[in-house]
Amino acid sequence: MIISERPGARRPTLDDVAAVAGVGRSTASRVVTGSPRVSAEAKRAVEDAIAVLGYVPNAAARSLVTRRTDAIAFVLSDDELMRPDDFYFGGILRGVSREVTARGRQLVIALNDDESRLESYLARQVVDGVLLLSLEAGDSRPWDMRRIGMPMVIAGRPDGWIAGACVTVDNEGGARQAVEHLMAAGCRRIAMITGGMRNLDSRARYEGYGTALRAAGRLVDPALVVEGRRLMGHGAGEEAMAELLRREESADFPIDGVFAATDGLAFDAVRALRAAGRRVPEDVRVVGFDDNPLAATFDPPLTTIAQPYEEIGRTMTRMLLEQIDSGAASMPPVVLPTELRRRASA
Amino acid sequence: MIISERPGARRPTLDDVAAVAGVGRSTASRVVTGSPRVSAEAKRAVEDAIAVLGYVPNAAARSLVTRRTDAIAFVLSDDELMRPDDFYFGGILRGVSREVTARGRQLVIALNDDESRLESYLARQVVDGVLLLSLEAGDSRPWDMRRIGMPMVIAGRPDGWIAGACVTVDNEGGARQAVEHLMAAGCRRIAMITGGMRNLDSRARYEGYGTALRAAGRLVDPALVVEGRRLMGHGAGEEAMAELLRREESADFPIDGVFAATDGLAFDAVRALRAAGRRVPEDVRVVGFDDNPLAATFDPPLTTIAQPYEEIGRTMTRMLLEQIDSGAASMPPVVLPTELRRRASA
DNA sequence: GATCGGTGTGGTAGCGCTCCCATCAATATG
DNA sequence: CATATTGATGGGAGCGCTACCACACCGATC
Repeated sequence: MIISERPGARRPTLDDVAAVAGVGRSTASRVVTGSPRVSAEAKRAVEDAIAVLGYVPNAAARSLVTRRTDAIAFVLSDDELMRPDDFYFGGILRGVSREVTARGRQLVIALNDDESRLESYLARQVVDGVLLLSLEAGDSRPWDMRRIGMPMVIAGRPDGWIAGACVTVDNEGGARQAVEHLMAAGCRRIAMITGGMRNLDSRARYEGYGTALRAAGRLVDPALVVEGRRLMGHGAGEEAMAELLRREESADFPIDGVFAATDGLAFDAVRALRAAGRRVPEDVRVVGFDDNPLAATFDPPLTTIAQPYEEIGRTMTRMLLEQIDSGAASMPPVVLPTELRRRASA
Repeated sequence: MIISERPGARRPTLDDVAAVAGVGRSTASRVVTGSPRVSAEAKRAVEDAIAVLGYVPNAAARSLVTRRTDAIAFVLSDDELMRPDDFYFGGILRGVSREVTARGRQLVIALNDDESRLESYLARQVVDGVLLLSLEAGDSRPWDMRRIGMPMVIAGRPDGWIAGACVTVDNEGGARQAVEHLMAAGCRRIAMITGGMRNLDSRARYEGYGTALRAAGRLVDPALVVEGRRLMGHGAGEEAMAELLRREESADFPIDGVFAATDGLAFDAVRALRAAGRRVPEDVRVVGFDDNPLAATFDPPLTTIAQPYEEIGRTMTRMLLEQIDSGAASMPPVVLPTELRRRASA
């Protein structure tokens, strides 16, 4: 593609293309938009003219009349962006990006530092739809989107959400796998560090922990469950693990297995365990959840439940575009499978 | 292609606002654009109407006539996004986002997986300017941008770049600080793991390493310098460190200090050192560069040269907006200072 | 009192594009 | 041969907005 901009050279418009091609503006437009009702001859002439002039359609003008932008937004909070330990959205973003590109749309990443700004941004009609991530219970964004009639797909399922497009992974099943793996390795006292319980994925993972234990005829010991709250700031999982170790002192058995609701928490847990003189996996086995990009190179490499990140992104995008194109108001939710990734930590 | 909307729920236009406020469209427009030539009375009426109708200006229509979009793009390659170990752009992005928001513009993050697509995307005039990151020698993007007349600011300085807005940190000075710190701690044999030598920041850091040694009356021993190439794939720094240790066997003195060109490489180096039975910092002191978000929680916490990430982002944004507003073709480069962050690894 | 500049205002002309519609030639049908 | 049918085409309208211009009105100046 060669676009040469001479000073003072106005960017070519469709009229210029039509003039050079010797056809009317409408015909030129048909070629650009891929309408079938054009003669092969005219089509060639227009395509040549486009190449010669380096014509690129003006997005604003097009979107003004079509009332579409052919762009979708991926909403990301400042907070999510700055948590490299739980850098899980990278893979999703890659999947989204690939799918969006393959379909000739544009991807806009909206940093959502301030909620009201997000809404007014979207109201300007700069995108056709929105991809939302990782909701906490009480997050109003899905309802806001629905209110302003903005097509949307959510990764995760909002609390109390009846109908609407969302893509989740089998959080409960994955958690069950993790705990079963620990039990199979011989762990007798398996603790859990949960994510913030306002987060729905976290809740499901906690459920899976309980399900697995009960299925094995064990009970959930409340003393073995601590919430690793992000709000606790730096090293949330370290705090949680330290708390578990404190509680352990007054118990009969030492903790020999830990299931952490995210890899970030698992990393913290391993650090805290080390600081307390425990070896991983010899003394305590640790399993995380996410298989985020840091897990494989962590010391020790972290055994974890992998989410199909890229597939999540692709699926979300497909669903959103379908929704936009068809005008469908609701879609059945999609649940993607997780997979145990065995590494050294358990 | 019909997006379902409630019948009659047409989004209000400026004409609607003007009608409700009892003024002409021009006056309404002046209020929206913040023109001073409006009476206080008319202004109030229009603002009330806007609030009542929930009016939000249509971005496409505005940009069609103003030939501006009030949006800028932050170009990120797929590759950069997926390297959480060297997750350095997060802070820059935050700085950019803050500054953009403060100035009432929009930020678009363009995933640049395919170069030609980037160019045609930008040619559609969806943004007023571009922020470019971390260039390698031979990267054509700055020249492409200049050719199509797209205002741009670059983090780092392209090879052979004469004039043009760029923001760099004092890579050489920072590297010097790092090496001086190691020398002050008593290190006698200081190795360096460089970044890819096509990367200009990496080259400057290597220069600083040499400068510091020479200033102390030492020489650069080629056997102590290895390039930790990203292309080598996973654990580039581990490979490099292993190579250094192999070379060490045939030398008189053991390596007791390592300066890595990025924190990601430093992490790898520590892992390789541990794998070889060396303790950090007791046997070998390690200093990184970047102070990326992982450095503080690494085991051991990494001593490193901090870049003022957020400030880089803010500065880039300010320069870009000034360029856009003023139409200035060139601007003097800005160099921001680095800072030694002493932690446990050295 | 006539002229001047400054100020608030509304109307009009597009920005570049797609869509609808009228046109026209070429073919198929009665 | 007249008429209906098809397909390709160009012209015009208009998407929602801002820039420009013309105008009415004001007080100040000569």
